[in-house]
Amino acid sequence: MGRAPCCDKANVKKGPWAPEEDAKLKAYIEKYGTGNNWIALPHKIGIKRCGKSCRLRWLNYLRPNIKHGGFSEEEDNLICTLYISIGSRWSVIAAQLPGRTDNDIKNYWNTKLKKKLLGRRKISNSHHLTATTHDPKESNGLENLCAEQTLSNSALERLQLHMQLQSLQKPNLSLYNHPAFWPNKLHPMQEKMIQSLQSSTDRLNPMLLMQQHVDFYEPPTARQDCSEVKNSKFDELEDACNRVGMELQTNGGISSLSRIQAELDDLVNNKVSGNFSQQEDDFESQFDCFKEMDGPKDGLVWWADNFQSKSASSNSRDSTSVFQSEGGYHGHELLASYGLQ
DNA sequence: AATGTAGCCAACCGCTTCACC
DNA sequence: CGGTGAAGCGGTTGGCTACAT
Repeated sequence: MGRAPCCDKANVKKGPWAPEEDAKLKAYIEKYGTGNNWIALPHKIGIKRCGKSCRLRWLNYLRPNIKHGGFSEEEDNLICTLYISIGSRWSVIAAQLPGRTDNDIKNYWNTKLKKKLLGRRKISNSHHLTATTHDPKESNGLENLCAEQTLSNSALERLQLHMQLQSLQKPNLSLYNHPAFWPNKLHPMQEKMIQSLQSSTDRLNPMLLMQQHVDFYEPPTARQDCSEVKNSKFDELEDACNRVGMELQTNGGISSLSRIQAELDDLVNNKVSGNFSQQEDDFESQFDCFKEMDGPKDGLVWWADNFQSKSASSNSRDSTSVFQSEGGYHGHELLASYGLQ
């Protein structure tokens, strides 16, 4: 037997709210508050709406100091940074952006920001890893194999974003930016971009870096066998990402970002390339280390610096032989570059 | 002008978490 | 301590609009 509905579905109105309904709800809550009982609220007010619907309308639209649209560069950066760190925990992200609702941020991410950062092809590829293969046999085989893949789109996107950022921080080491995979002739803006990487100002702006990268660089395609995907490692990585989310919720606020970014960076650089259990054991002590590194430095600044310094000590993952340049960026490259293949 | 397509966003659905009894 | 119901949350849908064909 299923759970009882929260309201009488036959007697509640659905769809867009009328101005009169908005006015009634707003006036009542401003005068009496919600009374901590959304279910009873519509009856008290005299509107035929579900309590959940009232709550949503209030939180996303009627509540004072709500901002709609017009996201600033700073907000873009923060959303991007938090998404890479904790994934689609929109309520947590919204808590860092005064006046923004989780629904608004979610819509903004799904309709604009994600495309802005990843580009259309990459997004479709991240959802359908085999989309650009032209061989039907190969395509079917890969689709079947990839269907078994357990990494969530969210986690894959986060890895992809992280890698883009990372590759821009250390172009000499990253597969993604390895000259062997570049087009014969660089776009003038690519050259400019590379120059800008030397600039500390640009290095502090992940949004700008990723934007430039997405706009002017067409990465190569990998054609590899998905059967080599090591699902367990993905699961562990995803779990770790989730732990980061918990950490943010527990300690709260932007001040935690530096440690969070450090952990993610650590995951990508070390954990995925082997030694998972060893790294797992050291998890807590590493966190202590990052705590000490916190200080007057702004979180994002520290993150950028940390990327730079870590890049110097990380090993190059040269997988040139497994790539074939056909255009289009695939999850396979992520796997390879993270040492999963 | 008619039709199709894509983008956007408000709202809904259903699962999970939390608080109370 | 387990059951129950409300709140919270994230994914998804539906409808409107703008633009392309």
